[in-house]
Amino acid sequence: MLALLAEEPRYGFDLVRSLGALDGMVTGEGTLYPLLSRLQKDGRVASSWRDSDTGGPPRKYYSVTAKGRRALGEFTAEWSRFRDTVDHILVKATT
Amino acid sequence: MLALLAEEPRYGFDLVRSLGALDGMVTGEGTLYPLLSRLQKDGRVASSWRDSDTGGPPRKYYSVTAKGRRALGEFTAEWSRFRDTVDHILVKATT
DNA sequence: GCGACTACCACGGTTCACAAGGTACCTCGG
DNA sequence: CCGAGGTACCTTGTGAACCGTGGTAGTCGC
Repeated sequence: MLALLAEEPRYGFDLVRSLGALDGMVTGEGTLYPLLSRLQKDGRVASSWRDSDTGGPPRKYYSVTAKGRRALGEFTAEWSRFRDTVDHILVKATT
Repeated sequence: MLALLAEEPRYGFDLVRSLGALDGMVTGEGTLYPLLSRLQKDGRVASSWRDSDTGGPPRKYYSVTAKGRRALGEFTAEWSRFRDTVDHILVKATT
């Protein structure tokens, strides 16, 4: 989530569609909107309303805060270690 | 879990210690024992009691069933795709 | 007998994913 | 003008899972 928003600010409905196109990712508005709310409550993202440029209701754009960027950095390091551990176990299992 | 047991049959307490030594893995008996129970209930692992060779109470050894091996294969494929997706998003985020 | 270690398991709180349902804005065809 | 359909937000309820805590019981050494 933070990584997607770090590329560029996005609004919720757009994220739902983007994630739906990806593999094995969180899907559904019922998962995503609460997640965004939690991130904002914890100060990792900020939001601002912007009118739609294609008609339709206004959009709530989320962007990553400094704290969010820090959290993303920590997660990236943790993910890297976790990924290697899992890979290692799986390789050994199929040997 | 299945990957660890696929290497060789193990008992619960041993798995707790092994996972504790690994990075970012599930820790604690309160997590592991229910997990093993679920796996057995779903037929992915089988268990058998064996007396300890170093003294102490008997041990419940778990081993992977054919169904478990199939599940492990499916997970490995899914994990591979998931891992690549996450890696890709994280790399783009830091660019 | 008793403390320390090994080994199993159950219980309960909290958190979360997800499906389903709800509100509201806009556009377009008839 | 009005209703259908797309866009976009959010809430609620259910079920599942993690994990801390505590409980039971076996063996060994002193």
